[in-house]
Amino acid sequence: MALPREYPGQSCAMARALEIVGERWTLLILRDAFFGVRRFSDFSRHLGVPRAVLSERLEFLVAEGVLDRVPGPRGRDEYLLSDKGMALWPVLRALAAWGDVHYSPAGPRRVFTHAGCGGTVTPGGHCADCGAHVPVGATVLVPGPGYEGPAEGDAISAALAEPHRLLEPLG
Amino acid sequence: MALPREYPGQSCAMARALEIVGERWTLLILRDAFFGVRRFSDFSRHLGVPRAVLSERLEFLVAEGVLDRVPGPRGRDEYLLSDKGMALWPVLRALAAWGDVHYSPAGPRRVFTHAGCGGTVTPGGHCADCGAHVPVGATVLVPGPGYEGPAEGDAISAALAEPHRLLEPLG
DNA sequence: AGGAATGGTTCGGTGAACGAACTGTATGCG
DNA sequence: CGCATACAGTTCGTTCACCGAACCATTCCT
Repeated sequence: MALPREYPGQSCAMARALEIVGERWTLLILRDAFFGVRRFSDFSRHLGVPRAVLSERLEFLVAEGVLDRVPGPRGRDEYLLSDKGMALWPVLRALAAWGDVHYSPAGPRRVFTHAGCGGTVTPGGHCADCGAHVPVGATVLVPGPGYEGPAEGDAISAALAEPHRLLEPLG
Repeated sequence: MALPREYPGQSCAMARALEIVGERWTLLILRDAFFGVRRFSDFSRHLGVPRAVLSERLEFLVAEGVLDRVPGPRGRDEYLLSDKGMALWPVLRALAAWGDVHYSPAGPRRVFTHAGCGGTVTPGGHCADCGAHVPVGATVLVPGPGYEGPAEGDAISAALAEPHRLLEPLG
């Protein structure tokens, strides 16, 4: 594979990680996977990514063991985060925190809260109320002060307007 | 700007962050900036990025306030991380941690340690020895068990083989 | 059986990345 | 001073990945 996603000459772990998840759309696909999106056309509709690109990214992430492709209801396969994929949650949480601080003047659009006590999750992944570390499965996504209603009219965006526990399927 | 870096229809803070730092090479440029690289040709030599791309990325990051362009010795400008840029450190640290766990079978090539006490910095940014939060300026990069010597023969790679405090200039 | 939804693949056009060459300025050296 | 080298980019032709629209096969619903 010539040089589409690779960073030749970089022996750093960061470069290796970016070769896996650094391509355009990949981290947004994984974000949606954390939010509970599992099916091809749900990714497609919610992200607006060209279907050929989505197909290639999903296949690559499955090959790398970041996603698992498992049979779902009615014979339809679903794409689920593996343990390796879930381990990327701190990356996405840190990225969201940075974006919120620097590009959300009206406050965060979405806030992560601790399912146990309802406290806000800090950028470092701890509960601001009880201090405990909040694993991704105990994280609840709720609309924040900067939330402005679904930009798109699709069912995925509508479902994300409601409080929702990460990793659980939407709808 | 049509659609090179943008993710249309995505109102999420993560998508906004990726529009700034999600393009190819950008996070590696910032990684080098954390490691102490400051000058155009040092970035160019160490990364192997096409010079036109490097020029465009640096200009964009300065325009976004992630880097500051300041006059350096002998009339040469230098690119330094702003506070906004330094706030991206948790993202890169999380990415490096993920890459180390999943793509460094011989152990991490580089380890982050706490300048105060020498303890290892956890993926969450705390010192494993004293428990304190380790700010980026108090982080020291040392070669880890998986280190294999500089892949490239340039002076930057050689300088990174020695323990080195982040943000301080190399050499 | 007919129509819609799903999960893709195929294809032509466009824009970004690539690598090599080139420009202009500044510094170092004999 | 004259020359070589380093630096900080810019320019340019080629290649490649992304884009959007159209197409196809299978399954589900009525």
